[in-house]
Amino acid sequence: MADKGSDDSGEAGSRPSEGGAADGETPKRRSPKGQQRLGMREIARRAGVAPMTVSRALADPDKVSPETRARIMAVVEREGFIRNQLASSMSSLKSRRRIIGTMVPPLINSGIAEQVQGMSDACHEAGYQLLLVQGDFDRDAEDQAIRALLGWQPAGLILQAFVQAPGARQLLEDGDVAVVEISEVRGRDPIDMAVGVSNFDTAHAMTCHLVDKGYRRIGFVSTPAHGNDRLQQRRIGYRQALIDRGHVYPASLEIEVPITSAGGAEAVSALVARDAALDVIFCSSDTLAIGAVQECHRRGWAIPGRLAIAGYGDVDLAAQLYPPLTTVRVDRYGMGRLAVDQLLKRLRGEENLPRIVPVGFSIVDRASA
Amino acid sequence: MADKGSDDSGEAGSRPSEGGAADGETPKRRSPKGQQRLGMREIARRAGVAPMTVSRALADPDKVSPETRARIMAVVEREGFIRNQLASSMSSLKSRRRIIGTMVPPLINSGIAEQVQGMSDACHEAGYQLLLVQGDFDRDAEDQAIRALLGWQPAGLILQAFVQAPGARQLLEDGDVAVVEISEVRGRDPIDMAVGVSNFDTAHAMTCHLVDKGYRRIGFVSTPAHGNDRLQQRRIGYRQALIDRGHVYPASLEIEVPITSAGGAEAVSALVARDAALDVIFCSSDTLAIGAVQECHRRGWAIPGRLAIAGYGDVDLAAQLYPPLTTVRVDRYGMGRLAVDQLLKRLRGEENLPRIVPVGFSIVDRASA
DNA sequence: CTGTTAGCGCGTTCAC
DNA sequence: GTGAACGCGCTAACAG
Repeated sequence: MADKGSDDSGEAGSRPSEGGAADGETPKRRSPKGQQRLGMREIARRAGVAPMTVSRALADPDKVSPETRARIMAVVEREGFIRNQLASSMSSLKSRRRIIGTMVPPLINSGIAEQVQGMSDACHEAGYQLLLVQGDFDRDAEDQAIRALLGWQPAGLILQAFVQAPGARQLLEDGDVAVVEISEVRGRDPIDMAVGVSNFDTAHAMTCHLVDKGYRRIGFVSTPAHGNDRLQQRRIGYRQALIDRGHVYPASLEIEVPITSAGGAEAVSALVARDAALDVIFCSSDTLAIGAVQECHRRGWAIPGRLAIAGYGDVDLAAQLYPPLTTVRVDRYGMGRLAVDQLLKRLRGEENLPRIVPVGFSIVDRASA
Repeated sequence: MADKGSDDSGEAGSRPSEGGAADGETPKRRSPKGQQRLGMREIARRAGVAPMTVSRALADPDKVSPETRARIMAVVEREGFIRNQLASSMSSLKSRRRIIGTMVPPLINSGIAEQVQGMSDACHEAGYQLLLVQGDFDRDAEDQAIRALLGWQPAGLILQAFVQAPGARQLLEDGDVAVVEISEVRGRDPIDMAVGVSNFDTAHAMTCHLVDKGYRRIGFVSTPAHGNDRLQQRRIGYRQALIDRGHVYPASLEIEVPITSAGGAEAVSALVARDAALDVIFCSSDTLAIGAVQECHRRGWAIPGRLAIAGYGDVDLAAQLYPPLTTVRVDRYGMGRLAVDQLLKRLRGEENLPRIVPVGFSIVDRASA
């Protein structure tokens, strides 16, 4: 490797006594120059025009004569000019906001990650930037996060789950930002617009599917549903399906476990202890289901012979698992994109937008159940 | 001249009816008209002070007298004032930037998601917001993404992988934003600072570990390494370990497959076809390893009896898999946090920051190999 | 402790 | 087709 140890000797004269900085192996230090990038004014000066003309050449090229434009663009390229979005957004507050704020649960949920990816892609295609706040929110933190987002004057907000904090809700209802909530779409009133599946419907459909395949004792595992619409709806959907199919609803076959694959394993142990005749376990997430499958392997149980397992989410691994996982597929990536699309429609001023945009789903029937 | 003196309100001292109510409870029923949020000027007027005083009360409460502060805060609360961060950042360009931009590969990689979570948490604890650009970048897209980020005048940038696009690199070297690259830390020269593991070391360690456990024919699977430092380093580490341990380096036992668990399954088939005596397969990601394990189940092969599998990453599932996965553990969440910490140190002007901050790793020895 | 002045860098508006 | 003035909302720097 070329170690051009002499590369600073060129201007050796100006080097005081920095040498002893104990680095020894880092030949190059970062110069503290911090050269400020040029502003539009300076670009204009170098192109021999007024700043306004530069602005136009960038925003609306047709309104500038070809020669002027060429001259300007040449300087822009040469100097690597990047327009200051802060100033840009400031000067015309309504029309040039270019930020979409979003608040999401922990990304470790692969579904959330896909969704964020969808939002991100759609945002960038439309020239917006995504300001991300991510965390496990209680009402206060949620409120604070929304305020933090609003401070950046976003064109819109995409919120995962309906806003709980009353203060924040009020703020959003009064304010002039577009809001899309991505969540359970059943039985709630969105602040502005909502995109999502009916978790009730998905769980109902899967449970019916299992009943129709001949399973009789159907367990249901979820992570803690308290304060979580989506999980609650899934549970209700499960219960309703049992009732609709003429099964007695066995409360003892429901269980809550931590949100890890270890939780899925735990659920298997707990549920079979409660009911040795258990047929199948419907897990409210693939992570749980995968954990449950591993537990069956550990016990040497055939799947679905001894115990069948169904999941929710259709993560990448679901299809590759042994045995392949029967699960509920929701297009999370598409949901993310759709949320952004709705937001953009509102920003464009389109009328008669639906307040609720349902997203489809499907039951993926594989070997595990 | 300021018009406030002649105006109606506050200083009249005798606040007719609402003042008398000892209840500080202002039942915040705002008029149902969707109103624009108020600016600082308006808050100041209602509190009977100058805008600057409001600014100070918010930014540096000690510099305002307790009574004034109380009066201001009351109005701020009542009106739900949120400071315009755009304007704030504009007015003092060096000191009040509050955005950290980041560019990351697809979040579907659970490692990346964890890392982003670490960055996000650390950012918010320090009062910064995370501006996220996410995608599968070629050089041009990368360049464009970085420019987009820079337009928001971020205090710093955290970039996943070293910047390839020469234009962007130049921009960052000249500019005054702090930059942390999260990546392979071996043999590269960071723009400013770098945080990461030596992928060479990790792969070398795992390969040695396998050799030391008695495996003789060691396959290596990775996703396409072209243009990907980290994967290349892992491969070289694998090769070097074999040489260091006195094994002949068998090029035929290396393979590249797509970045899915299906790829892992494919690798098993391909490699055993090449060498029926294959002992173990070292997969450059857990996703691949998990796919490989499933393929073994499908074939009814004992793990590690017939074929052992090792992974890289220690995803949540790795420990729960059947059999539990031997893998390389890197603390991605911590890496994300660390990257932000380094950035903040630079922003605080700390001296003698190391240009390269290595992150530790460990070999997690479980049952699969 | 508090207020006043002057701009941050750009875009809108209107004049040329 | 181009330019000059003004203002977006906030804060550094200096009065008082």
